[in-house]
Formats: sequence, C-alpha cells, structure tokens
Amino acid sequence: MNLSPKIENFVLHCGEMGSRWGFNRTIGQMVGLLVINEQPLTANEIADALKISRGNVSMGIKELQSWQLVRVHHIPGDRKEYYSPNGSIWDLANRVFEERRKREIDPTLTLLRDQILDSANSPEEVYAQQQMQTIHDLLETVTKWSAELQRLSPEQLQSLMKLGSSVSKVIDLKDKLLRKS
Amino acid sequence: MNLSPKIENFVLHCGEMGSRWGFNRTIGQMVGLLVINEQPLTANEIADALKISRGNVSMGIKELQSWQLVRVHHIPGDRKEYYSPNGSIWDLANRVFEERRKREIDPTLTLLRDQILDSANSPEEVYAQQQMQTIHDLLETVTKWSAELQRLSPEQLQSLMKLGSSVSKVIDLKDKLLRKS
DNA sequence: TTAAACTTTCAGTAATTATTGAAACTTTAA
DNA sequence: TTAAAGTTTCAATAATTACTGAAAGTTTAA
Repeated sequence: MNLSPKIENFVLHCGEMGSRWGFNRTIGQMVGLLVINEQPLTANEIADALKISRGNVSMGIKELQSWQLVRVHHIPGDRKEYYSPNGSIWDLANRVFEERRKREIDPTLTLLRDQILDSANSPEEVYAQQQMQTIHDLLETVTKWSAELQRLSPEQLQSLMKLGSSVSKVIDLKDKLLRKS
Repeated sequence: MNLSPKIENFVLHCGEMGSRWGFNRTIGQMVGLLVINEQPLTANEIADALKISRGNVSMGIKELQSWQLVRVHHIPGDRKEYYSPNGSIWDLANRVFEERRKREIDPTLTLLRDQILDSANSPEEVYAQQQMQTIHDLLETVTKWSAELQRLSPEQLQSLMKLGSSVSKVIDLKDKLLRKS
C-alpha cells in the first residue's frame, strides 16, 4: 500500500509523538494509520504501509488491544483479521487518558498510602511524611476529578468544555448558592 | 548522606515513575529527593545520596531547570549551590502538566492546522482531513481548557476540585440559567 | 595572577528498549 | 487428516537513551 504524502506525513508525526503519548514510535504510527484510514486494515497491510515486520505489527496490535484502542473485524469468507480504531476519536483520547492515569498516578497513590500509615521516627521523616501527605492529597483529588469527568455524558462534557473562560463565573455562582442554603 | 529506609523507598519509587512522568529514572529520583528533604541540597550531596556521578547530577539539574522545577540558593561564605524544589507541590505539578502539554499536544496542533489548510485531492484524503479536523478540535478544546485552569486562582481551583460529584449539577444549573436569559 | 573550589561538557560506554525473522502455533476448508 | 492461510512468540540483534569520569570551564579570595 502506498500512502499519499499528506497521509504519510500525519502517520510519521504520530510515530514521532508516540513515545510522548505513552507508547513507542511504531505503535504511534499504527494508531495514526488506523485513524486516518476509513477502511479497517489487515496486519499485513499495516506492516506493508509502515515498512515494518509482521511480528512487530502483531506485538503492536497486542499492545493497542491492552489499551482498548483497536477492534477486530471479520469479513465472511476471509480468514484475515481487519483492524480499526475502537470508537470515536473522543473515545480513544479518553482511553489513553484513563490508561495513563492508571500507570502514572495509581502506583504512587498506593505507595504513599502505605508510607503515610507508617509512623515517622525522626524529624526528617516527619517532614517527609508531611510532603507525602500533600502529594497524596493532590493526586487523590486529580484521580477523583478525572473519574468524575469519565462519568459525565458526552453532552455534559461538551457543555463543560465550552464553558471556557466562564468557569470562574460558574464557581462564583456555586459559591453564592451554597452560601444561601 | 544516608537515607532512612522510608525516604529511600520514596526516592526509588520516584525513580521508577520518572519515565512515566516525562523524565528519566535519575531525574525522577532527584525530584523525589529534593521534595522529601526540608533542606536544600548541593550537587555533591545529591550525587552521594543517589550514588550517581557528579556529571549526571549536573545534567539532571539542567533538565529540571528547563522544567522550572528547581531553584538555587546560596549561603553567604559558601561557594556551593544549594538546590530545592521551586515552589509548592501544587506549583510543581502544575509546571509538569503545562510542560507536558507543550510537548505532547502543541506540536500535533501545529501539524494539524497546516494539514487542514491544504486541500484534499482524493476520497481518502477527504476522510483523512475530516479525522484530522476532529482531532484538532479535540486538542484545541483540551488546550484552551487547561489554559483556563492555569488562570484560576488556587482558591478557585480548590473550589472546583472540591465540586466532585456535583460537577454535573453545576452544569445543569448553568444550562437552566442560560435557557432563561 | 593564581590556585582552590566548584560546575559543566562531552566522548566513550553501559543499559535499556525496540525490531526482525524464523519457528511454533492456530484455525479452517477440503 | 492434512496442508494452506493465517497469527504469535521469542532469541538474537539493532537502535536508542542514559551515565560516567576526565578534561575544560568558571568564579572567588588572597
């Protein structure tokens, strides 16, 4: 398969960004390719388009499935597996966000909880525990907040996103209402 | 310098998480060490505590300064430089967040803007451009939203964070108000 | 000035991470 | 069954990224 320069450009960019988004170059390219192509692709087509080995594609698909970013299609009378993005762009972004939260925040929260339970036995440890408590509280807030966002309907999210610069107005509003009651 | 087991544990954990947070193991450990120690540390103390070379510390400090995560102190009559976290835990988290946005989102927004201006010249490119537009809009929303959050005062942020499960109520409220006016 | 105290740089090397491709495995149709 | 069409695995190797330590650079006090 031959990609048009414009599409190739996009795919290569996804590769360069791959490691910043939490995967590696090849997997970044695979996501880009699948998202930019209307038709699902076979593993061989992917290997061919990206000029990488068949085995590498297999491992990449596996990884993308662990992120829940791809789904498999079957065409009657055809034994090959066809891959496409699993959901809308918005769905994919949400999953990446969620998965990264699990990898980047959850392990630290677990460690901090353990450490905080343990009692300090030197002045340095007292300070250390204060700091750990602060970090813990921050991460917990972020975690709860992101779980909250995940629970909102897409429409509510849109609504929230569109608030833009009026966020502070809404907060003020809420404060006023709470003060009354 | 000898770290107590509890503190060492935390520092090693920061190292393991380092690459997930956007830097590398050593730099993760350095952040952990600086945050957990009440007193600012010299480069030699850091090298000694983490058992890494002096050169490595120098490079790490440079990197952390580019993230604006450390600040330098001087003690009268002492030629050494003393390093400490640059601001509160909250400040540090904000800067990491902001810096990552710059690295993970901005380059893609730039690319997408360019690509979208260019006209499509095949059915595949028409679809590709639609997808790119969708991604662009999503990323732009996220960018604006995060800029908005950065602009809020710490108190407003606290207030917003504490909303928790009442986020949807506030949105509903706002919708109702808008409908009236 | 100079030399002591400190910091930075960077070439060479070590450690880590990603990729290939051949062999093993699985599924299906005849 | 069997063999063709496909997929997965994984040891070997390539590519990338991080680290060391010696040399060069900088600053300060005498």
